[in-house]
Amino acid sequence: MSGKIPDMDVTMLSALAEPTRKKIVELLRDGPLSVGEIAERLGLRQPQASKHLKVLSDNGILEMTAEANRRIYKLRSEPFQAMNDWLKSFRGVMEDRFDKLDQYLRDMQDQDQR
Amino acid sequence: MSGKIPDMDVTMLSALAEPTRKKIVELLRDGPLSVGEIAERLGLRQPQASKHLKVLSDNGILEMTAEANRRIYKLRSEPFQAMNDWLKSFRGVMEDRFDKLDQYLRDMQDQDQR
DNA sequence: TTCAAATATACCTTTACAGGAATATTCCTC
DNA sequence: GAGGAATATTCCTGTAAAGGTATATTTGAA
Repeated sequence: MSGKIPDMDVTMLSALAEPTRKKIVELLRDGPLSVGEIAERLGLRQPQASKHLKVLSDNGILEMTAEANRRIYKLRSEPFQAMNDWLKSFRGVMEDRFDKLDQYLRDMQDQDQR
Repeated sequence: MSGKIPDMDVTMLSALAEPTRKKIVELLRDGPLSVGEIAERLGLRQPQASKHLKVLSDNGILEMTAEANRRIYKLRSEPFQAMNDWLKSFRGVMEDRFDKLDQYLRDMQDQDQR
């Protein structure tokens, strides 16, 4: 029932790795929405919307507020911060600064010669 | 056969949303490796390693270089840049809980990245 | 206290995919 | 060109998960 503590684990990625759920997240980027609004804007049947929202909530990506008989969903910040931190560890890759391939091949060649 | 053009689509996420593949990516963060080395370091059987590497390659996350009868895999930069760009669109969400100092420092850091 | 709206849940069916094991392919060395 | 090492591929099986449909639950209002 309660959302997981968000660190950059695979459950967060798998939650986002579903087309509809990614759309939901992108939709909520602009602000909180109710289940019905989400379903309508994305052309979903209500049960599927609820199911996807449950998955996202269970993985700590969304949080829910009850408003009368409506449930308002909004994004939590932590998972995105965690994802951002994780991505930072790939900064070297992103910047293409090292071409480690040459070095690697060199090492292999050295080993072969022993 | 050839890798897909990397934009932040769900296929990239689903490729990373598998525990072993995420480990492979994190392993290759430090430099290119051959199939055998990847399998050994992660305790995988060779066929499973090859299969995961194929998925990652098909989604444009890795690229391969043939060296004799070895295949060297390394990370491509584009998918991570795309993921980073996508994440930036959630900056409003991420910064929600930060005071202005943190926001300021973050902006400075982003400038450094150019 | 009954009705309708909004949402969640349960059950079923189908499909995608991961692992296991065997086999095919490629390339070097002798 | 035969053998072995490194890697890819194929086939099989089990399982997780997504959609469809029906139904349960909660809430406000008449």
